[in-house]
Amino acid sequence: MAVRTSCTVADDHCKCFEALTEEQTALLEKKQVTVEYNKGEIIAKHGSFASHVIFVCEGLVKVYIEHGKEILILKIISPGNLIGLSSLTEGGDTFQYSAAAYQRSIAKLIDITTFKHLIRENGLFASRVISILGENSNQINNRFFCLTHRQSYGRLANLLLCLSERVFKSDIFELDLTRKELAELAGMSTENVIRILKKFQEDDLIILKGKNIELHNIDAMQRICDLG
Amino acid sequence: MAVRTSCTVADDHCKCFEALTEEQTALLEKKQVTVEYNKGEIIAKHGSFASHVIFVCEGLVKVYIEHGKEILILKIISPGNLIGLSSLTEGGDTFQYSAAAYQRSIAKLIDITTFKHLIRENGLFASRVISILGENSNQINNRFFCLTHRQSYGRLANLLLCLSERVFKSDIFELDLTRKELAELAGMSTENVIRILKKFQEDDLIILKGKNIELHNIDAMQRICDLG
DNA sequence: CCATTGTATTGATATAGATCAATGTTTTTA
DNA sequence: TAAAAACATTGATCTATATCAATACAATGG
Repeated sequence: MAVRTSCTVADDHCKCFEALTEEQTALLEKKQVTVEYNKGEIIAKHGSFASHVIFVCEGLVKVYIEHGKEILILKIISPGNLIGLSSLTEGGDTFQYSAAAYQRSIAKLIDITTFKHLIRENGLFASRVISILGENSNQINNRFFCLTHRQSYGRLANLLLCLSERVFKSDIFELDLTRKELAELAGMSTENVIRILKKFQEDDLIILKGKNIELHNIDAMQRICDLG
Repeated sequence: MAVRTSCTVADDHCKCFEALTEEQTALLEKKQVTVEYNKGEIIAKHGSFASHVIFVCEGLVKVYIEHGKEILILKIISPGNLIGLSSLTEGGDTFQYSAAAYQRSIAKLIDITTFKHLIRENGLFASRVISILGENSNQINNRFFCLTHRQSYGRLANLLLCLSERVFKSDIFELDLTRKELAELAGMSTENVIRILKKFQEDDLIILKGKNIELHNIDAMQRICDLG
């Protein structure tokens, strides 16, 4: 089972841009701006007017929905991915979710009208965008399943595997996420994250060194992820 | 908040077909078959080869993912909606979820190659399909939020409102769903559904008459849905 | 460099909701 | 139409996690 897609999507979103002609690429270049965001800054706000889609070039971003004080993280976006494709609907052009930078990040804001125009004009581009939307849908379904059908140990194991494989691409990674952020991602309380990490360490599944985390027994972790 | 979109999507999926030329429509007609399904029958199977997208003409269908014995219902599909758009990815053409008929249903199976061809050929069609994918994504996010952030009363209230407004389009409806099916939809145990329905009736929020259910106080139900 | 604020950790307690068990009621089927 | 199977209901437990509380530690800013 494609468990490891549950916290983030594959980073081949750029593929859609390969479908553009030189002329179209040039047009798109003109119709985008590059913006830098500091840690914690809001990149897109749920409900606000979506005048652009967002291409993340550097950094790490969370995409989430919020109702009042409650938030639900939908996915982590690493460089090479697009945000805001689901706002490409005919009618209401508002962001269906918020996005915020986990760390210093750079993004290109691409004019949505131009983007839509290219979809109409270039069938291959459109079909690549549809492909990306399908992958996004797949990712969110996996995450949905994980957060509703796995208990806390399984959810945290899943998150660690996903971070390792998809986001940091290493068994050892400097975790610049706080326990609170991990808790949000795994859908549990901060205290619970701490207790479970401690248990994982006791069981030799991980090695914690300050902000560093090393996955020490991927197979066992995978088993917890699948069953717990 | 668009709470009532959480169990199903708007039924204007057909809009995409309006974008086709007469010639393209004729082509599509040739490349589809109409199939009738009995109650409980599988319409699409998670993981199987997706040779077609499915347009539901009549009946009521559930879309769900399954891992072993565990299932998660993603949405209810009523007539006028498409299933399987997220399989329109470039590479792996397998169904990302299963679909089964709640009751006798009729569906058109549209050849996926033709569908993809039309996306490439007709930009307006492509953009309508993208629009639908965006709505789907919105629906699943709402459902995701509801199932993870609301307690049982809120989830069941949400489901009843959604069924009433989106699926049956009436305050009174013959509920041809079992308590077990309601439980699956609201993400809780059957026993809990029964207890909560009983409580709702005691509080004059609904009137239960056998398989019939009448929403008696929509505003109060909405409040439970928003806060519970 | 001290004060303030946010983060991490640990233990104790509370609770929503699952699970189990037993019984009654429909629906299906043979 | 009788038997079997599936569904509905009710009450009694049990448990995974949240929540609360208290303390230690780290980071940040004036």
